[in-house]
Amino acid sequence: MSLRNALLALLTARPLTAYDISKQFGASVGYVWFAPDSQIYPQLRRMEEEGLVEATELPSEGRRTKREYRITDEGVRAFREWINAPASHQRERSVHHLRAAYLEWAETDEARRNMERHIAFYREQLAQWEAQRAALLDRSSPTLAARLAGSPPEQHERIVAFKVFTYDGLIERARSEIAWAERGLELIEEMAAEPTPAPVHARA
Amino acid sequence: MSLRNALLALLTARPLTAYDISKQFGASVGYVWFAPDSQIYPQLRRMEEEGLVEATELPSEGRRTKREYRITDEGVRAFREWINAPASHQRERSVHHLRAAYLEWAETDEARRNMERHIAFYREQLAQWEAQRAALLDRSSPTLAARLAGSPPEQHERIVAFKVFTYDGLIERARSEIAWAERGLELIEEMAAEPTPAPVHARA
DNA sequence: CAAGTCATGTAACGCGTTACATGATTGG
DNA sequence: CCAATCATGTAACGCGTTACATGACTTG
Repeated sequence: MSLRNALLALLTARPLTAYDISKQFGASVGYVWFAPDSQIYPQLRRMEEEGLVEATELPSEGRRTKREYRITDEGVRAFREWINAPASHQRERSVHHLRAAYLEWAETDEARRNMERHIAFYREQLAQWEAQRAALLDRSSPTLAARLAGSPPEQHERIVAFKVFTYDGLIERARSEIAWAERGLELIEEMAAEPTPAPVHARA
Repeated sequence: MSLRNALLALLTARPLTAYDISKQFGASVGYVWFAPDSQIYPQLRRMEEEGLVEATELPSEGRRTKREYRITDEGVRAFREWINAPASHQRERSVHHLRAAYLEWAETDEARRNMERHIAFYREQLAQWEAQRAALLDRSSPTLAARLAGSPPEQHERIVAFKVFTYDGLIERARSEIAWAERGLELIEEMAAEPTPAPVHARA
């Protein structure tokens, strides 16, 4: 359900082709909600059938024709409905924490490598989120520019403020994941030993 | 793939029926990896076919027969393999951050209510994670007791340490979600205004 | 002339969610 | 006697992941 809203969100800024969108999912919005091509193309088709978006074929001789998607009034309505709907919270489901809880079963080397992977991943994310935040503040993001161009100037501050706030949250999350995994590395060293043996009750 | 490992993890402590497991998923492990009954029962059956677990029918006159699941050596192997395998990190996909990024589209009231929901949810999670952490430290968790009973005493410290570390991460996460949403509430008040109008490019 | 990027997908599969089904026993 | 708890599931549906397919044009 959220891919749909991520797509609508993007299209509220300006009309785009599925290809453009999929590039954006590889960057900007993709840093908040990622989706691969294989989800984007069919989802846009379905949204077209539902009347949330409209496509215009832009023929360009030789090349395959592009389809430019534009949000409809109904799409805007649906998007607004989603944003105002009560947010539902799912119960926790974190693979990394699950793994961490049973680290006594791991080889010290592999445990260390996995913590390092965790740190590397979030350092990467952190860099991108910080770059994105900076691009919002100095208005160098093209999506933001298009969005601001299509909305009244008295709204500009709010629009930017909420996006910066979003990235602030993600940046904080990245930092705390990094700090956590660094403590994890220390703990692994402290506890370095053979992994636990199989429990007595296991059966061959 | 992780439900399977969460189940194996639980069964390394002691044999359990699907019903017991599903209770645990509503509490202890469920605070790290949640799953409903409708996933647990069929998954255990599949794992039985794969030879990762073995079931013993415990007939009790009158009542429906319980099936007690016990991890097999192959199950232990599979679990160890998972814990040592390189952790794969998915790209970000956070509904709440997605929503936050487009809060200029929301009604102030609804935006506020959703932030309050976010805070309430994580306060609840925080309380449970803190309780869980305390239960580990004072050894009052029954699953932990069973696990420690089935493993050599020199391992006990490690076993507890990794679990405490896990909950520390979750507790930190909950705190930062709460702090973020509290800043969100302030921002919503500061920015209180009519939601943005529909963009000029939308089509009826 | 090869690699990359433009442009659009399909197909298969597993995971997760929600709702529903069934029936016995135990406790207030 | 009614609600909760014990005990086990099925069915339908949508979301997400991975891998693959196709073909033209552009840049080094």
